[in-house]
Amino acid sequence: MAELRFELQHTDSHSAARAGTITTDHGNILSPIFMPVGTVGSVKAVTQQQLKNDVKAQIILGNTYHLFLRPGLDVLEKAGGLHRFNGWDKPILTDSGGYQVFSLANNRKISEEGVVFQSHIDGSKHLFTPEIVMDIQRIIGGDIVMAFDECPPYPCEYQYAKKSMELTHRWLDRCFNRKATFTEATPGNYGYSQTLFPIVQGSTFAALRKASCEYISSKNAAGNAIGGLSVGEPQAMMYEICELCCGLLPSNKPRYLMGVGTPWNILESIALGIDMFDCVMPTRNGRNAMLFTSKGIINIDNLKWATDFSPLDDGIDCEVSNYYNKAYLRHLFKSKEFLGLTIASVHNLAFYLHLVTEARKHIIQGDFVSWKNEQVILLQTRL
RNA sequence: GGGCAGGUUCCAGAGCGGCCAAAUGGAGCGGACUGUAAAUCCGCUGUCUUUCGACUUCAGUGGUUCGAAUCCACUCCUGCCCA
Repeated sequence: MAELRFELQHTDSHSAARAGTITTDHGNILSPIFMPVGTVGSVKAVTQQQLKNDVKAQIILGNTYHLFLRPGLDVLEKAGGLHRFNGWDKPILTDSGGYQVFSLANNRKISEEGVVFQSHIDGSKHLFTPEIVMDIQRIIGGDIVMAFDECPPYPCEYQYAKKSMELTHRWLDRCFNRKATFTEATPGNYGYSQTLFPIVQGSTFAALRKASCEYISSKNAAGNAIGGLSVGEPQAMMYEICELCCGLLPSNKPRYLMGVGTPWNILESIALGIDMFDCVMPTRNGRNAMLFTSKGIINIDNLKWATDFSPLDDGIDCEVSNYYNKAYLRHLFKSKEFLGLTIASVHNLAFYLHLVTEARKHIIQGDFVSWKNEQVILLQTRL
């Protein structure tokens, strides 16, 4: 049982990109890394075997809010934690429910103490405080657990963003305090280490982001996250804030940009110094017929693919992407066959993992920036 | 041969004198989706036009009427029933 560690293998001399290794009790993660989102303990439409063998995922996400509602803490604790419950024996990161403060804005009420959510499942009300969220994540058993924060919307008034950030900071103290009370005897101790990542907020205001980075850095956590981005702001603004934060957060700790993003967002953010990403895009958009490929974007629903029998993507090392052809996948989507959802999700995730693996390779090779610039254009091409 | 029920825009199916280019569903086409209330959501789907709008449609033909998908006559089809 050892606290999460981060070791830098290489830092790019032409950008802030770096290649590293994150070590957890459930194995190592090579960075930069993309983490598939498995909100309810399941990466939608994808089996754990596919995640391991085809996607080559190194770490996946779970969500505190969703897992708390279902299956509930009693089941998770009896199972011995989420790893034992869903059979994923590699690292897991759990989000705190902070994003649900944003996405379920119509069904929650924020106060100093915490957030009362009205369940989207049955309407029942549940109080989430920083302490309760830490307790829940303790029982879920993620290797990395996130601080409970408020993810404010965009656009956001300066005064609101400031108050929100300050609240997130106070909540952060409470998260750390609560975690410090955990001992091997408390429920949810499964014999491995859990690491708390704090989250930078401050909306799109440089002064607030700076203050938040300084506060978050002072916690000296084993890893740090940037939240509150990719909530509707222009891409340029996201990159700007991301660059600012990367410059202020410790360089010897992994930096996690929460909820991002498109393939090109990821490459640009790697160049700014981000090490970890997660996003629902490859799975959700995959289920909605959008394929990210090494040659550009495909809407597999489009008529133009009806008789295109070429592989989904022969530019990546994934059997699913190489094996199935476009016309067949289009047919599956048109026929609303479940298999289509799986193939698209597996492919997109495999592509995302391929992308960050390539990025890592080019960082180490020393030609990351030129490769990245080329890819950013290519990957946005609509095929 | 007789009786009854029908023929509506890609399909199914509303409409039964003006508010009808015609409900609704499906299919088709296009788009959106960034720490997942999403196998979801939003457009378009007669022709022309950027908009306003104009024009041509509800089996066919001919009527009635200021006005017809809607009423009348005949014709042609379809289904069911009786001989």
